[in-house]
Amino acid sequence: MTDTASSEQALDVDPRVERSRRVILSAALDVLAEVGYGGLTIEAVAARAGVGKSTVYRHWSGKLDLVDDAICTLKSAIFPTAGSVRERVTAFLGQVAAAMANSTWSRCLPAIIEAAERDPETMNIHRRLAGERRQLLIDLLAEGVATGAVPAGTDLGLLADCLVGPIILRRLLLHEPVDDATVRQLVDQILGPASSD
Amino acid sequence: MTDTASSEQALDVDPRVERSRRVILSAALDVLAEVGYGGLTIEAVAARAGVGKSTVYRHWSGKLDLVDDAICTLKSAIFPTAGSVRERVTAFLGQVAAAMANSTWSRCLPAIIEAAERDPETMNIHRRLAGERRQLLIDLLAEGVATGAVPAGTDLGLLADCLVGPIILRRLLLHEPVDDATVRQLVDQILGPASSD
DNA sequence: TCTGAACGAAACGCTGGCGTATCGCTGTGA
DNA sequence: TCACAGCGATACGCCAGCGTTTCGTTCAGA
Repeated sequence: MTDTASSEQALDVDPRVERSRRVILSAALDVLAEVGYGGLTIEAVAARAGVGKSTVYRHWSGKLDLVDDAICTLKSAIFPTAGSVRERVTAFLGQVAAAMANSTWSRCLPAIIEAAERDPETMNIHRRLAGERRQLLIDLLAEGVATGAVPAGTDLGLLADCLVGPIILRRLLLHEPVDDATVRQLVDQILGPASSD
Repeated sequence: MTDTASSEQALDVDPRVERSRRVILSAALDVLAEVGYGGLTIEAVAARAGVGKSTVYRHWSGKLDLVDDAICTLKSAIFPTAGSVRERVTAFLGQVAAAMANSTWSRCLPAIIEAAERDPETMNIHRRLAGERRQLLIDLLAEGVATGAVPAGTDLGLLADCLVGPIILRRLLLHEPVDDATVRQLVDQILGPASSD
């Protein structure tokens, strides 16, 4: 723990500071998921974290600063798998769909979108995080071009959006989940029917 | 909650009432677009509408009631066009993309998503409105099945989501617009390359 | 014409969150 | 061992928005 933590924040060595930051950021995500960005208050975050609100103000200047930091702690929970490119794309989308159904990220997503709409800095953070996840899929699809699973000359960014977009749409607009069968159907639709190798 | 059957109220009421409702609902959408759901206050809506806040409370029970009603006034701005099914699908998506770039609906969308996430009634309203727009495209695609432009046996709901999803994703997650060239590229990707019939 | 409903403005008490300051306690690191 | 930084708690004045009420004016419609 000490070794791994020192690599991330060598300056904040006082474990009390590290602990405060950790529980407050976690509480901030909880509150964000529950009441949204507009409903989030410093007092609620402090109460949820079990700290005094002076401790929150000791580390962040205010709500926007805290939320921006909290959003950055939302790491991608997508793990690489084995198999053909097609199998890995399917697994990737399955993980996205599962995360949409139940994850801190999904619960915070409406609040993040709202916050990003109101503040340019938050938008940049969100755009960067979304772009990083997207790039994982694009890289995978590029590998598919090499193996012939994806036609050469395809716009891989657009292709990635065609794969992920429907899942996002169903989560945010239609408010319905995407199950594994639908994911497979989706891959068939976008990448063409499965070959029989 | 006030007048359930008043979505298209043509019945004669006091013109002062009709006028108040109209300017207040319009102001509510403006405020919603500007500060989001959490930031919307009755006082701001009243001030924007140029009415006393007692007039707002005279017609709605509170913020949630008002916002629900305001959302319902957001009608689809998609107009039917002529041409082949493929041309009409392209035109449809072009209108969706244009609306995403600049429309009251797009500006309110993050706030609506946020509100729908917090209140079941709002979610139902949003789901219904989104479903109605989606059905327009599904009907168009069904026509495409009849003419052979869309393969029989395709899940038209999923196909529609594959067409619209990328536009939504780019608006809400990547924060970048979709131009006409990309729309055409998208149609090529989903419906296959253009035939020459 | 005349009655009453709808209106705008303003004031009401109230609540809750703001950001700051102070205090005594505790754990850290030299 | 010990000085001190970080801590929780609490209280502060402040203000925005809440939802209600009152009141004088305006305008619709019988």
